[in-house]
Amino acid sequence: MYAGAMSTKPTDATVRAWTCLLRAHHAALGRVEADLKAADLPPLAWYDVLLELDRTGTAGLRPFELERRLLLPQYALSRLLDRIAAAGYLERRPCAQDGRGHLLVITRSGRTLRRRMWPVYASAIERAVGTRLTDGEAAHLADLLAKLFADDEG
Amino acid sequence: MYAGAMSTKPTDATVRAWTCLLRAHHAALGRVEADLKAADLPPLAWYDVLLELDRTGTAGLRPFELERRLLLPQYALSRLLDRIAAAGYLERRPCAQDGRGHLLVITRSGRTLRRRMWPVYASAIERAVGTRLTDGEAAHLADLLAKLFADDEG
DNA sequence: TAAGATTGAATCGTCAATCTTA
DNA sequence: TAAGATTGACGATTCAATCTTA
Repeated sequence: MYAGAMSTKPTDATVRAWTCLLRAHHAALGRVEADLKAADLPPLAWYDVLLELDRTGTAGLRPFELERRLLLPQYALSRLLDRIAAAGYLERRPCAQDGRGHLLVITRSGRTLRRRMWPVYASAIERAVGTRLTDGEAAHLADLLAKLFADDEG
Repeated sequence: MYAGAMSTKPTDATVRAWTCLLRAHHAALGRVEADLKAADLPPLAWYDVLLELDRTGTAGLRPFELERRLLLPQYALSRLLDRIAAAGYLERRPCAQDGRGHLLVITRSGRTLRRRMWPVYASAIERAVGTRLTDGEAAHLADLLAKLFADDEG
């Protein structure tokens, strides 16, 4: 007997919450990515990387630290960093404390890009979420959604 | 002045709902796909296709009808159908009414696969959502999420 | 001319294997 | 031996172009 067989069947409300989660995510993410693309900006994942590196500043960040913050597997992050670095928005520097790793540092043009992305991203979030919910509903939604990832440390 | 600039900035509650939506989707979908893979079953998208075809039965379904139900672009669906057909779970038949199109019909082994997937999928949904929310919370969550895709007909 | 559907080329994601240093 | 990180090979997704019939 394997673990999956031990749980009971989901209720109708549970299944409805699941399907609505898929559809809401599809709709909201689709709108946000479309707004970024319409403004000739790179996808969301680039913003997430640049934001973390911008916060860290010149000290730089190790890939494994970024990996934990962004919930990406190591190889996916490695390929994403390749593309962002090739576009000139970050640099990989050798790490003095640990010869295995590198330090990722945002470039000047990376900081510029991030600042250029934020207003487009912000108004996309507003269009996809803010205009559809009251503030109270948004807060309540966030609390309910948080229960679905509460035990994923981070 | 482009359209995006006309909306106001999102509130903190809106941004929190957005980030929780991304994280909850990542966590829940990851668990469900992992459970399917652990049981040596194909990904969720195959289930969605087989379910629609199983419901339609021997009459078959046109790709463009499936496309609307599954929220997939035409080319993505075409490639997905290639893979499912290559695995023997559906057949493409010429369409008498419209020579441009085909009718998709589920095979016997496709029906068997769908029935085999459901209990694994169901207990995965229960694990990812049902065990984390009361029934009332799940119903409320579904209602709030539905507001995010309310105007996407379908 | 437009709708239904597919395809070539390029991009992106994933798995397993690898490399280097701790 | 294990951790940090990358890479080759392969599979999946995307875009634009194409093909066929309405």
